[in-house]
Amino acid sequence: MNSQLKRGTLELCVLSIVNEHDCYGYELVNRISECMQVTEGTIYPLMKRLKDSGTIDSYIVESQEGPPRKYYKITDIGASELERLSGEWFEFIDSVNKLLKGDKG
Amino acid sequence: MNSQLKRGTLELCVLSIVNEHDCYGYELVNRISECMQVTEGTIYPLMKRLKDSGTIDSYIVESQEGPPRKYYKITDIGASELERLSGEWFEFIDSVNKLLKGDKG
DNA sequence: TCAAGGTATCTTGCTTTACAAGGTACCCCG
DNA sequence: CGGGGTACCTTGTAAAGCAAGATACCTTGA
Repeated sequence: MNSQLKRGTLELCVLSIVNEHDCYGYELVNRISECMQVTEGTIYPLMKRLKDSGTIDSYIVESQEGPPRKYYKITDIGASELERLSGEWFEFIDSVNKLLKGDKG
Repeated sequence: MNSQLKRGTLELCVLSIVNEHDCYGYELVNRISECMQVTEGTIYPLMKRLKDSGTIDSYIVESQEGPPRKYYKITDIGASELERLSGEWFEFIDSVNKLLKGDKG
């Protein structure tokens, strides 16, 4: 899969999933992998960026199935960021599809 | 506009436009700018990459309105590349939209 | 006991590509 | 001759996806 296409949209995908329910990184990798190829080397740095920018918070939960999990929770900032990115995404689709159809505007 | 979103799709847009009719770089910048923000610093290097990869050819045409124009023409390789990228794009939209809706698959 | 495999985290280095900024040069008009 | 529109190109920077590798927890089975 064209990894360039994912640029910018993975942030949207992660925020959308975390907005539904708190998730840990490994879970996100598996969840997103059901729809598109993605690896830990992509997701973990992304979660760090999102946390640094205040769009998500995190907390640790012990697990019986392995090492502790770092769960992520969306913040108010994250919720409005999700709103913004979502709008941007659908606008972008329209723009590209118009170009592909040969329309103007 | 989120410049990360454009990654990978600008190549598709350019090929789609050039597939309709031969274009020169400056014209492509203006044409695409009707739909999304894009600059010469993006398009000219892209055209060079496309030519290097054999998806487009170019030829010079004198102009009364300024310096000579470098027109681009799609090749057979470019046409099938356009087909491939187009499919990839629509598949990608579906994947992202499924994730946003919370569907599986 | 200890190796293997699943779970879970993180980092380093590479690569691609959008873009700002700057440069060159043509043409016409005032 | 100077300004503005047209047209080309390059350099350097930044963002972000990903391969690869490191660490460590837990369970299962030989």
